Amino acid sequence: MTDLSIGRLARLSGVKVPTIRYYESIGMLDAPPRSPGGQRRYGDGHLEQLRFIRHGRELGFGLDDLRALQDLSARPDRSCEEADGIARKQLAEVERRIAGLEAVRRELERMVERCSHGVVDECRVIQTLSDHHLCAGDHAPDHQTVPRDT
Amino acid sequence: MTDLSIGRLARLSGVKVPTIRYYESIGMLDAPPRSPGGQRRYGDGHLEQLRFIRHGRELGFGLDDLRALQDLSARPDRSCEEADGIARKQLAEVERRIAGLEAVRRELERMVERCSHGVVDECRVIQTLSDHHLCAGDHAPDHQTVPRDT
DNA sequence: CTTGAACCTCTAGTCGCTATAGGAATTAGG
DNA sequence: CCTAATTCCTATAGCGACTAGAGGTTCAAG
Repeated sequence: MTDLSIGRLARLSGVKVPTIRYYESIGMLDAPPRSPGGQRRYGDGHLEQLRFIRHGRELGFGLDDLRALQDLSARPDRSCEEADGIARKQLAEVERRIAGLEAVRRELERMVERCSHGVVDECRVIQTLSDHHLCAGDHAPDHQTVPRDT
Repeated sequence: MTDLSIGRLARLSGVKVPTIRYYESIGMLDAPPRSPGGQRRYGDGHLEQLRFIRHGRELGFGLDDLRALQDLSARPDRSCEEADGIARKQLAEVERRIAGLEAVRRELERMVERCSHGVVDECRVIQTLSDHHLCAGDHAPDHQTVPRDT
């Protein structure tokens, strides 16, 4: 019971103070006991829990998946099939996003390379946006949010 | 003046009806004239404008950047330096995100490969999330939203 | 005991949409 | 011409995962 304040927990975990409170509010992080004055007092378990969440977020897992993984890690005798499935799903998703972004990168490179550095009227950047036929291949990315890199 | 309904415009542009209205509401798309009954009637210019936006979104540009690029394309005699800069910034951003995702992919692969398919207690997936030291390298992605691929 | 940093709750905003409710207009078929 | 099906309208709220701000309270160092 190291009795950490929220600020110390934030520093130790790499998760910002408002985010910790947010996690508690949505039931991702166990609510800690409070000091006589009503301030949160965390123990080592909370720190572990928060590092788990943070690491998972860095790997792009959604909070729902992380909740499921948390629940699983609390039942160490169960088969890890489900955990494995969640991780594989995430890997597939990441691969999908990389592929989409690679296509986008190629297209942006083409645009930028061919820019004549003249006037807008002849600018490949603008032209390409206006006319999709100037594009080489397909590109149409995806949709997800992952944490900051502060 | 092809006098398109919003639904036809949606089909032709690949942008959903509510999204078109949303774009109008935030000033991304010019407000069209209305039918006697109050329904939107679009012309070819709107279709072009919408395709420009859609294409830009597919390439990951934010709406603010696209607004700037739209403004530039309306001034064809200006230098395309600014447009070029926006595109380069976007390219850099995309490259940054790919690099982050590659790191994440490697880590997820490691996790999944080493899963013993036994019980949770011995599961690499859960273990790795709990303990960052089991990770190979750095990973800590980014932050952005790109359209769906419906 | 004072001061200033850190804490508290609550609300609202971010981005780019998407969904729903409750109606009004349009269009195709008979 | 009439009806029914479809499309359209506005307005509001919700998504994920936070972030920012206001206005007030508690804690810890000196």
